[in-house]
Amino acid sequence: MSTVDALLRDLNPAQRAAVQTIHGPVLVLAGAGTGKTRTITYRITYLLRKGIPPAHILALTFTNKAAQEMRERVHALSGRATRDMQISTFHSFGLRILREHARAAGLHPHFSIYDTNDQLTLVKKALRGISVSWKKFRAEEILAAMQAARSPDSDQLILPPRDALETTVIQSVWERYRAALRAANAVDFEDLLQLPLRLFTCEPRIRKQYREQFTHILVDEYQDTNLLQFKLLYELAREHRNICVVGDDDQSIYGWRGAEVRNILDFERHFPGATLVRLEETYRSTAIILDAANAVIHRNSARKEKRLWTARKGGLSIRCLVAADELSEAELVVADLLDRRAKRNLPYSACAILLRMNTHTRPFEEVLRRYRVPYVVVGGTQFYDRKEIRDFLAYLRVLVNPQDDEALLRIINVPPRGIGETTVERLAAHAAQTGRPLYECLATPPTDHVQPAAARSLVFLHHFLEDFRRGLPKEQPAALARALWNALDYRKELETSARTTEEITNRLANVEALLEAIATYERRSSQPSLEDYLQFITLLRNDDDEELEDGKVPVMTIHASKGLEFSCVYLACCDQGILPHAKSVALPGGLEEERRLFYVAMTRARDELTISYPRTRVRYGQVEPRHPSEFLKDIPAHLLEWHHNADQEQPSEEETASYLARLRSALR
DNA sequence: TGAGTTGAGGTTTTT
DNA sequence: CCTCAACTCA
Repeated sequence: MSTVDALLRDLNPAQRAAVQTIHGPVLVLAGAGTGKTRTITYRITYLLRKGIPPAHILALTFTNKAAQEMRERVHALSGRATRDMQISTFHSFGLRILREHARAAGLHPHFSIYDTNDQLTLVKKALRGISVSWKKFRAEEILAAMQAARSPDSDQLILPPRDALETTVIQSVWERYRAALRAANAVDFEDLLQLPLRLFTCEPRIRKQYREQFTHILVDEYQDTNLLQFKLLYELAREHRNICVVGDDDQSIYGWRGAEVRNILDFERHFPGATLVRLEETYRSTAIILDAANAVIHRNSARKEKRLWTARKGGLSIRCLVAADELSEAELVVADLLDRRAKRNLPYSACAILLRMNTHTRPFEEVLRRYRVPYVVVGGTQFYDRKEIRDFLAYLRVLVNPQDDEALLRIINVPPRGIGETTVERLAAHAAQTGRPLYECLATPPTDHVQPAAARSLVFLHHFLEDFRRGLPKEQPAALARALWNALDYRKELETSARTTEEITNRLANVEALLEAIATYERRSSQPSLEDYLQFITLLRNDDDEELEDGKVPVMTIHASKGLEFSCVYLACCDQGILPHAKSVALPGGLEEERRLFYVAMTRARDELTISYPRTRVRYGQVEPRHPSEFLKDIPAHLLEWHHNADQEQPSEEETASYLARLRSALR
């Protein structure tokens, strides 16, 4: 038997069809737990066995974690090095194209990538620049509106009709925002997709190059792609049409940030003659959990019909724990979790607590700590958002791209070197007037406007940075970064500004970790450079390896749980108004997306699903009665066991005390 | 430059 | 009510 046959024997008939149909467009509708990743990795391996050169394969994912996992699994299955295959996120792929054609895209090759933080700073500055009573306009809202209104094909905003003043403000912030990015030789995350798309549509030679290179395209989590991502794919695939997209419209939960469910619903219209494969056999959940989830999701209208089934018969009933209030809900859940864990001898990491909002973690953390249960809140404060890390990365950014004004402004007086606000303002005004980047103005400060002492500091800073810039071409990134760190008096600055010694040690350790990360990067990369590292690190913001450790109960939002599975799932805070969230329900299509969210949460569970909600909730200082989520009504009654434990359980003394205190303050 | 005050807002988040 | 950010004053 050939190796190809051996490969196919591992798959069920639907998966096999998805793997073997390598010519023409394929839409794989992959329900929760149906072996989606397996199918993709087998398909890539199959392509390789059929003689498709690795360099012709493009596999796109949404997150770095997914890309990494896919790469590892392809390597393990095929035995081939994945180096030559483009298995990456959409954004990394866009970055790669931009780096290969920076000039054509109007960028200097050492461009910076501005993250959300940098974007917000730019918007705030723009808001100050236009003299509206900017108290009325929050930067976050303006940024969100700009993001939502970006046209995929041009630099223009397509603003929905709204208040005239708002329109003017957003429009003018947008123009300033674009100008600032251009001046800084920087791009934002959207640009990483949009500029390549523009290259494809405006430069036939570039389009041809990539069309010929990537003859076989795979896309994971297709339901999460936005319009821009679709257009990019379409440009690449419209001729050879060897594109296979895998996704599940029922798990589309990112509509609020631009994901287009229509992309998956309309795939067969975009690519006529597409082969449709439905993966409906689930290997994850018990029949009971699956039946309940199916019953819920079937109430949605705009969806591709599918019915998941499993060979796993029966299973434990779904339970709904009704608690007196939020704290007792956490107590019920944690107590139950410990009980189930002990009975079934599960690791802590097999029992997850899923929540609608990040703010809901608090009572759970409190109780978990009290019971001394090891836990991890997935998606908390991120390493790269720490001040000392951002500061140091800003130094590196200035070295690599001296036009990066945002980075320079961040570190111009950090550690303090006598460059005050006024000096910075005058320098910025001078730069704006002469149309030069800030960095250049450091060397020749406007002496008539800036105090001599401050001017000397500016010149000194310029010398200091230039020294390191000169080292850039010859020195290795890690050594250069280390030398820079040692030369900065940041360490001393930390020692004076930090409150506790613990904080100092912690922050120093963070920077050490960063320097170590650069060294690791340098060892792994074939052609290490700081510019490469910085671009790479901006797209890799979270410490995936730190999360989901063994031996810790994962606590996370439902959004964060997508793609994961746990033996035992606690879906908490299922009261009407939270799930579905009142704010979402008000949006068009909002209730259906909330239902999908509920569906995603349910289908994370392999063996046991426990739902809970509090009968009262303290909101904005008021004790409010709560009602069960409307989604619970859609779970067939015979699959759901209600536990009104709250009534029988004697609340602890401190519980009663805190409840009474809250009641009192609410009545005041 | 940092602690204290004021005021608004209170959903989900990767790249 | 609590949190976070922005502003104020010493």
